[in-house]
Amino acid sequence: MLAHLLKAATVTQLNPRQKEAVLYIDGPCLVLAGAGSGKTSVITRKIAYLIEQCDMPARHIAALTFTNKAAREMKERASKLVKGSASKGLTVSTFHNLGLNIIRREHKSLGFKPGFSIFDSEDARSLLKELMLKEGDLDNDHIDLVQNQISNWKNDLVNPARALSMAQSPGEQTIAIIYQRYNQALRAYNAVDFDDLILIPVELFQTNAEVLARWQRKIRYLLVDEYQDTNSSQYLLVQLIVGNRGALTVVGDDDQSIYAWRGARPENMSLLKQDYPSLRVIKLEQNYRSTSRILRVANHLIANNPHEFDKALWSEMGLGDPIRVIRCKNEEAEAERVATEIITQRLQKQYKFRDFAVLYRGNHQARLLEMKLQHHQIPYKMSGGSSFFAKTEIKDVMAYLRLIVNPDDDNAFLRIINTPRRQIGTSTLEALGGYASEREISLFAALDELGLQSRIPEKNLERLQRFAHWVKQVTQNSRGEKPVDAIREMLSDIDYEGWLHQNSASSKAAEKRLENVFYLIESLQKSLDKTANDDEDEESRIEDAIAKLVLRDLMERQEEEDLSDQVQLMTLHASKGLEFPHVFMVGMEEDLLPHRNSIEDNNIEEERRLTYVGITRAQRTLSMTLAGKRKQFGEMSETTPSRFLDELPKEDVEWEGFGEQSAEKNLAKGEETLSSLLNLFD
DNA sequence: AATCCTGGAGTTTTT
DNA sequence: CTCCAGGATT
Repeated sequence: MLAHLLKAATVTQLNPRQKEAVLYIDGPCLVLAGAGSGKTSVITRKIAYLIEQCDMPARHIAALTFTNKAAREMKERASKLVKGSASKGLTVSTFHNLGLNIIRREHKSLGFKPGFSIFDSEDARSLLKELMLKEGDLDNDHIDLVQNQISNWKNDLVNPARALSMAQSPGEQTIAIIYQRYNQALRAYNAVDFDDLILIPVELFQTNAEVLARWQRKIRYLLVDEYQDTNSSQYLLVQLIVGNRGALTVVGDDDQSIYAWRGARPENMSLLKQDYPSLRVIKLEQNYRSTSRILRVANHLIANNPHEFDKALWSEMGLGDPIRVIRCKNEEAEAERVATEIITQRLQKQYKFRDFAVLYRGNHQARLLEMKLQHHQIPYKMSGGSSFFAKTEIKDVMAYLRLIVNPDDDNAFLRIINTPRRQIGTSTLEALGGYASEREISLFAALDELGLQSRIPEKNLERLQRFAHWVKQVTQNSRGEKPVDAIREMLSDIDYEGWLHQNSASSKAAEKRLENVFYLIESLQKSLDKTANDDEDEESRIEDAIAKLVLRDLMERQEEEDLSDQVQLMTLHASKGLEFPHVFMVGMEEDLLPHRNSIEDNNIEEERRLTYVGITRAQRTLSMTLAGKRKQFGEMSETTPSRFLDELPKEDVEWEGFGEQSAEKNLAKGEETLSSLLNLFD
């Protein structure tokens, strides 16, 4: 009886398709979840269903997402759905976090010392730079290219040896050799990069059946969110964990795949059908977000892309207003128009500022918008921008933390050896570096060696060794009862506060930076408190907490800003997954959307999906704007309206600024294409 | 170490 | 044009 009631509670408020997706557990399941179709509900309900109706303990269920934010939200929603503490032990994490856990647990057999570092892209870049400079055969400009290539190889499970054997040109050969050196260097530093967090577990599972079996026993049901964004190694990780059990539900939307440029393989969706012939495909087409008009426009646009799975969104939210396409004189008029639209609509219709979002293709487009919004005193919030972890003070403190848990982390060592100043110059460091690489040990380890005496003047050596001694002391303290206190003490030892004051533009700026540091330390404390109860291996708690900091996990953003009433400004990419009552899409022009580079690379389909994502963010109204003339690279030039405007259903669109008569004619006949209209009037 | 100069590019970004 | 990185200059 109780079970029956619970079942009812789990499955109510779901539509038939959603219900089917939740209840189907007899085999692999692909949920094609259109925008706004309640995909998170399906995942969280399914988790609840598995726990409560299928008696599957929460600790045997894992759900994977791409961002920490998504993981946090999903975990919260799932635990609310599940009665009592039954959701305890549930894994909801990012791919990278799961990978980190696997490497941590298996670090011995993988040959890593505990406390291994995670190199972020900047660390990786500076390492590559060093390697390439030593090599001498590649020029500095190629660093990005090399970094990208290595990342692509890692995402495609190509190891250095294979990269070398597959190289088509001397250039590729050189990169493959650098790739090999790079991996060796990471090993020497007891470090992994972001891509390794997926790749290493995959390689481990492929070569060690026993370990794989252990993890398969741990994870008995796997759910994957935003499946269209997985890359090859991520999909392989999923396949390995699932094995032949078919205990897999993936949720995704091929029409919202906008990250192919960073390795996502949307074809993983159709691949799934081949790899799991018994795959059940369930489409969620009812949308709970937008008006029919908006969905009609979105469907019509995306129909221009080839489709493996057909899908058409519909909703019961009413027809709604037509989509407006507004052509302005120039980019300034465009930004001005957006600002005045927001002001008048807010006054006339009692909307809040927060009901509006302005979406654009590239960050630079935000500049003018910001100016105009400021001018009209419209409060706005720009998401994106420089991240917390890019700030120098945070990078500095992180480097200290990393060196404490991993003394072999040369990158961290070099970052802080003279921050604050310790009067250790480049020549000293070069001598140390030379010695360390001869002996194939880390810089920090080299400091213990007597052989240094002949290489480095006594005074400088003394300074280095004083530093080393101090670091060891701090390390020891951090293993004590109160690791975070040890960290605080460390910062006061080096008078980091004084250093910040010395190196900030104003004392106000210094305060702000100090606040950031405190926030970081607080997060560390929180994380340690949280894991204190969990029965994890105790020794590695501080290491784990620091590793998670690098992955930006455990940074619980304060919600205060979200409550305030501000217009939302963001890129189309950043808008994925969000929704707003009233959306403006600006810069609907050829070369901007679709972007020029995408036109050149013949990548129109992804740009169309990006447009689709933008359209489907809108709940009530959608306005698109474009500038007739735009300043680019210094000079004003005529623009061409985006081809995507031609692909909108004419009966759902109101045109403005394309010439009065033509607008009427167009509305009446609904036949002419936009470009033919423009030809008439230009 | 701080500042100036020059040249080249000019999308999207999370972990 | 405008912003960066990197190198050269002070």
